[in-house]
Amino acid sequence: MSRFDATENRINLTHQRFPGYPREPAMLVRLVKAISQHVHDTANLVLRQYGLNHTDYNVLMMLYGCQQEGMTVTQLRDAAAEKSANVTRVCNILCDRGWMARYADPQDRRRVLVSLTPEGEALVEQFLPSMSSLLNQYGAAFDARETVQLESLLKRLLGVAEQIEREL
Amino acid sequence: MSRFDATENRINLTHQRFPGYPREPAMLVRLVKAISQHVHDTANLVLRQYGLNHTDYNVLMMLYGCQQEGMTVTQLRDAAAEKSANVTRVCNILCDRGWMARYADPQDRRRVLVSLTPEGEALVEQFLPSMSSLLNQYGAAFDARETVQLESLLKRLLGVAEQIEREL
DNA sequence: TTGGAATAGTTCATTTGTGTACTATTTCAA
DNA sequence: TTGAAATAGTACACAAATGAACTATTCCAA
Repeated sequence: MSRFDATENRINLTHQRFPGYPREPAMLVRLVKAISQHVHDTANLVLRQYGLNHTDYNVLMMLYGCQQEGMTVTQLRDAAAEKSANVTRVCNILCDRGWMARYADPQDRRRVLVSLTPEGEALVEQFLPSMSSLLNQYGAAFDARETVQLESLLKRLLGVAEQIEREL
Repeated sequence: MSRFDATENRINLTHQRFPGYPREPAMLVRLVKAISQHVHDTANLVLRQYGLNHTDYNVLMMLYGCQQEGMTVTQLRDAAAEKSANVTRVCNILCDRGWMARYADPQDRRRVLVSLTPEGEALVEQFLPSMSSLLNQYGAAFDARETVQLESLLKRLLGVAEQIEREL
């Protein structure tokens, strides 16, 4: 019996009081927020020993995942699901600490390319074992078929969420 | 082609560079975070016209969903997926504005019970139509069977996430 | 009983995140 | 060409969220 059962009851009651309030999407959205928060908190706890938080981690991992070529700040913003202003702030910190570098994009001088320094890569490879084992614990909850299903349903939900926001 | 495809590529590449890094759970966690962020931003945009943000909304809705009996701050913290300190802050604001009230729990004097005022209920019923229609747009992405599936998989993931955090 | 451990909630300093305005650059239609 | 609109990124003031310390209360084993 998860703590979430109480939330489910409250959603059901709200639907009774106000029938236009749709139970199922309300559940989905609450579940996603709760999961996201727990993952965030847990990652923060694990990453603290490296002097990092979950946002730093998200940024560093996306940079690690694009190897030498680097990426733009806007790509980084989308990849890390942060606002531009926050990406700037986080990049300032990570650059100050010598883990990443900024350089102008010769193709388009409005753009700023960012990438990991060798020290940044070393840092990532230092925390990757603990973070991988953490991720594996989440993965262990599902068999292969369920994983595929969940991933595909979440991709659909993300697509819709992006579209709703765009059209607003 | 969602913006997320680039992220998927980076995760795949990271898995190649560092095979211990598990692709699937990394995808799930990134998807959840991205959805959560889009929902948050969209809700903030809609709620702004009522002088509210998404966190305020989450708190108000949980109070609306427990009718007169009220709930404790800790229950509210779990229901809204926030930290205690943040719940205190948000409750201060909502109390100041006359939408909710605090009172001591006679059963256990450490506890503080919170509930909506009549003005708070009126406010909720004012924004519920727009928020319900927003929720319905998310729900429209899935048929009944998919909704049940997704909800059940997310509940499982939440259970695991809660457990991992507890055991850390 | 009683006193140490656990729980509930708040306070406060600090960190994290956001909206908005701004500069620089590029795009593109007239 | 050119100049208005769009795009990329940053600066900054402000808002939201957090960790840690603290008070008050309750629990519970000795």
